[in-house]
Amino acid sequence: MNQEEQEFLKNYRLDKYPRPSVTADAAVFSLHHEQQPGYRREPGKKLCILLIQRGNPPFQNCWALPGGFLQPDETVETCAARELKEETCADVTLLRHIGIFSQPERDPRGWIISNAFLSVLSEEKLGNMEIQGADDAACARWFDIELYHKNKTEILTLESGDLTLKAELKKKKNQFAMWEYEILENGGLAFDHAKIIVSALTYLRQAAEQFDLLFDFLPEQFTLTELQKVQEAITAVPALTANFRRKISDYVTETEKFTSGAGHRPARLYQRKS
Amino acid sequence: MNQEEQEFLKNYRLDKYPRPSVTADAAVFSLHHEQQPGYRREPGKKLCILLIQRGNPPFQNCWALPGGFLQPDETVETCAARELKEETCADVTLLRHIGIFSQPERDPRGWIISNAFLSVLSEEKLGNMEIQGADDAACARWFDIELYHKNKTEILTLESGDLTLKAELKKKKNQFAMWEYEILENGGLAFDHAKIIVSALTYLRQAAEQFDLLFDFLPEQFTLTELQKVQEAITAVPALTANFRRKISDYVTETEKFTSGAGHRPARLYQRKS
DNA sequence: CAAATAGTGTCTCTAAGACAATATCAC
DNA sequence: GTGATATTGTCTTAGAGACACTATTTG
Repeated sequence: MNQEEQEFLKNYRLDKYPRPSVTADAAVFSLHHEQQPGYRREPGKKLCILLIQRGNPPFQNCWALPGGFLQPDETVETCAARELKEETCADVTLLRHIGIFSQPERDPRGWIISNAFLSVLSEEKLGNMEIQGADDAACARWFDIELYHKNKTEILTLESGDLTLKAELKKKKNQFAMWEYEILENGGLAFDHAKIIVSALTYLRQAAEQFDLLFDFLPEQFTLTELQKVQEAITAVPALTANFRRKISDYVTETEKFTSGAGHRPARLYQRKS
Repeated sequence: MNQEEQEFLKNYRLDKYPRPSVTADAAVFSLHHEQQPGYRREPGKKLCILLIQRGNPPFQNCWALPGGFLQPDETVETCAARELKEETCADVTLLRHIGIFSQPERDPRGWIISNAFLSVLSEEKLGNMEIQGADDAACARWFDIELYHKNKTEILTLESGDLTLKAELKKKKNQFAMWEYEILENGGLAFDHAKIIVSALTYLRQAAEQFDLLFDFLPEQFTLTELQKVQEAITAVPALTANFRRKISDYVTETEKFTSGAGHRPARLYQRKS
């Protein structure tokens, strides 16, 4: 870089123009067991998502995705990971960028644009983790999540104990031929987070159909049946065992270990193939 | 919203914390003809991308993607469209968000994060359009684009007349299991735009394989051969005519019109199926 | 007719879907 | 043996790939 350029940069004022605040928000998914009737029935798995209850306005007491403001020394990815660490004590090892939400009026506090991320916590990590309320968060909870469409409307249902949130959205193309959601009913969710959650779940479903992101829900070693249940919990579409096993075989390697003591035939444990 | 919330919002100061500048940069692709020897040979199609030459530091005289700073009344999408309109006079009707590039040191002017978009201009529009240099841009040109890998390195070649830019990158996973590029040699491109261009082309190729984004390169009515040539120009993989036609048939509808006067059998014109 | 592009028919092979059958444990 | 889950075999069908063949124009 020459003298002239250095001079130029020294006099360059970025704060001459208005700048937005930038956040990273994460849709963190995991699975939880569901007790089944019958003494040696396998417990079912349900997909769930982590939400925090806002302690401050705007949207006080509404439920929102964990997230926070971007700091000068980090990327949006490290920001998402840091905020999750602060709010849930979980070390995130997987992030996917879902989209950017930048409608000028999306946040009543002012000009704030949000980077949406998808993340996954294994059941293992979920067990060890302590969910805490911190910063803006009064408390944090896992919600069972369901999504289906009915009369051209997407219905998102979130359940945690006796609490149920139900949001309705419409999917449409914007002027640039990009798919977008419009919120018809936010169902107790803060900001435009209903959009982000639906976008993230749609992304996750598509990934899971292609056997991507499945392994991140499980410990390092797992049975093929567990893997199949993960896919079924995410996509809400049952698969035929024989076919699932044929297709997954390219992505896994056998170990010499087996499950035991479950009251039925032991299952071989597998690992993810590099 | 109650009294208390209104009070809270009135006292809320977003400018208490540092904020980044945000830009939208667009990789605009199109096709151009390539003259063939032989008196009634069809001209070949080549994929090309629009770059501008920077008129100011930093990276003065280097080539960059068109783009600019986000303004308070717009989304990142409308920002990308506005900047393209200003710099190329083209009305963009298609955008896809490719990713966000937020490494703190990516721009020597300071903390600037970039939203990368992909866009497509049809040959038609390309013909009508006037490319102008404006703002930071000394001039704008279309570059033929090629990308291939060799020894685990991605080689990006951009050619416009006698000018050739050649960048080298390495693809790897970051700590969050996201694919990322590292620039080994930027080949005369500004900032981290080599990364953005490769990301955009990779996205475009994947879309084109699935018959997505092909139609946007062509006028409303087209022949199936033209459509096939578009796909081949993008993916750099030749297809067998009979198979291509079988697969594309779900996405197009026949018209009653035909080409004529080309020195060979006329071809039926098709339209995109809604 | 020659040269060029347009368009169709069909054989093969692979992969997906459906479903049946067998295996192995704890009690 | 019973009840549960684990695992494999195989028939059928749909689709991708390869390639040969026919059709129609202008000069």
